[in-house]
Amino acid sequence: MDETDELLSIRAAELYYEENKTQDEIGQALRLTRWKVGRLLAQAKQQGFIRIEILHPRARRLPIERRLREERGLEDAIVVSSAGVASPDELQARTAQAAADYLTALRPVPRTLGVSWGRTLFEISQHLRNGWATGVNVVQINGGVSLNRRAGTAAATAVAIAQKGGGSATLLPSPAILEHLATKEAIESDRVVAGVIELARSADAYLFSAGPADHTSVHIESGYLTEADVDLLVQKGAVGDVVGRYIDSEGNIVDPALDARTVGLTLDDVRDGRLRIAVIAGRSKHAVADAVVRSGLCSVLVTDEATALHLLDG
Amino acid sequence: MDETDELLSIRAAELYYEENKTQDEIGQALRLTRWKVGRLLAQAKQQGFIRIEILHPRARRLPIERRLREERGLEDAIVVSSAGVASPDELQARTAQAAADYLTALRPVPRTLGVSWGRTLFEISQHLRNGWATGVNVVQINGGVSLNRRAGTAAATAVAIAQKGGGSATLLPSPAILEHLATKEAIESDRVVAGVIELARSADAYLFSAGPADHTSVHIESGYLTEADVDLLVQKGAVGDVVGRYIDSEGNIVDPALDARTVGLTLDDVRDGRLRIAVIAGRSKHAVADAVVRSGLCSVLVTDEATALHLLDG
DNA sequence: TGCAAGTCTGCTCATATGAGCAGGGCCCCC
DNA sequence: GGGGGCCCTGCTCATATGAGCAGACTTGCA
Repeated sequence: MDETDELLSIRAAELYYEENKTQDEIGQALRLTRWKVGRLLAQAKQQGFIRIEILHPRARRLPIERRLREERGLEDAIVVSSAGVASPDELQARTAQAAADYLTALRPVPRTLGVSWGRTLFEISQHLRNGWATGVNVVQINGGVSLNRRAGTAAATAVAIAQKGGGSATLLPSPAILEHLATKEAIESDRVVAGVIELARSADAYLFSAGPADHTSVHIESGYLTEADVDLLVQKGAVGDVVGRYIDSEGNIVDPALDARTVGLTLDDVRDGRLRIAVIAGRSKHAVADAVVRSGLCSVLVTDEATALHLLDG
Repeated sequence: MDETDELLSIRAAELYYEENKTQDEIGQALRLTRWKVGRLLAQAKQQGFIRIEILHPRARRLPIERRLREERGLEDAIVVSSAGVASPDELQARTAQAAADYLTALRPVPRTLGVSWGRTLFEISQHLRNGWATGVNVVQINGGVSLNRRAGTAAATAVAIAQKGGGSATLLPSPAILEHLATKEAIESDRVVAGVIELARSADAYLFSAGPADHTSVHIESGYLTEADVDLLVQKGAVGDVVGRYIDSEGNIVDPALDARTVGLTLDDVRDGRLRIAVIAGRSKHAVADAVVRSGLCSVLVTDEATALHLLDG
């Protein structure tokens, strides 16, 4: 396209998109045939001079979703738009909303839904509407009895999802990580705990998030790990955690000893699930999101635009 | 619009604008008639959920131009888009380019064009193409012999505009501001200088910018004023200068004594011009731009989007 | 200079879209 | 409970737009 045409295509675009003129009128104004105007507009679009954004908290980016499905082999992808987002919290809220929408629209409705816990899951539970499903039973897939004042959000999350979905919640009555391997083995051999884990293994779908490997981790907040523990994991290559288990950029367990003391489904258990919905958003989670997708931990990803583009760049 | 419709209109917009589906196809996907889809899309637009931007250095904002004409009584307005602008310099370049485009397209072509000088005018002269006009004579409308190393840009600007326009330049051989009133009067009574000013008064069009009243002023850079002088002017209400004369937010001369020592057309001379093109862009010039437009100093304004919106808000 | 290939132009025709209208349902007020 | 008015729906019809085609024009090369 020569420079004259480029300039004309911009003039035409102004009249077309900002002034709502018809191509015919534009033709008269610029002394061109209406066909030429149509071609100029097509060129302007094709060269990327025209940007159309949908500004709405619920807006999604379908072309990016398609690329994620096609290029990263996901069964499904939900990408919320970052257009007009002012803060990371808003992005998180949008993503949680999208996850709630996805669950609500899910067919067939899962009879049993395995869930993890954390800030993201809690927010999803808040965004779900009463009656989002009729009769969904929820089961926790990783340990979540918190050690401090925050106690209860893990349980509250599962219970809220279940109640709003007209079902009941089965909690996993265990800490996330135990200090000694023996304690962990003892807990897992407990009849109730073993039963919950068995139920979790048979869930129709899993819904989980991932946490970044940094000092903002819920594991630090909940008292399971210290900042130094996390620093050490990062040194060993950790990019974040999924269902309480720290992974490197390839999705492999970073610290097998720590992992052995972690209660709940193993990563292989998760990978065996048929429908595995990961909800991961925000700058700090780009690396984990990548690891989760790369290693096939999820079959469906709900995320934000920037994270999605990060996955596609790599 | 109820919430369901709002959400549907977003889904429809995604399919329409991002996936290029027809309204009919969208209707099938969302189980709506195609007329409903059309109405949802119209609502989405009308509610401002759809933003269409033209991303190009030469893109203009025609609706804002119209508002400036209608609400601020300008004969014409050129507003360059700030979409995708990375730095103030880029904005300045875009505006200068737009001014050059405007001059080039101007009909009837002015026989004599009166110009001021400064960074903006210099940049306009650089963006003009050889042969932008055939036979335009240029005359300086305010004093511009610089006192320091920067000497010559004032003259170079006028000469470049004239040469590229196939005409010649008449320079005003005088400093911008003189130390003593007597000297100024002596200079203005000089035959040559008086003749140039007379010629300037009779110009078909004026092209000028405005400077902010701060320490970045060209008057400081050129040595006509000290930083303290400018601070004092600001204290007296100055928002900036036009053809070397400092004005307040109403467009009135701030310091009559200083003004009397300033060589060139007076503000009233400028206001008597038929075609008065002001080129003013950038955050720091919002206040002067407002004063210039308010007080009728210009009949045509070339500016950037943010400045234009500032004028319309006030 | 002459020819071939590629590009651009203005058209015809099919399709997509928007304006405007009539019928039907809903709500509000009596 | 009845009537009037409002809004929403699905339609017809006019218009705007995009696909595709044939001829003209330019360009490169012999």
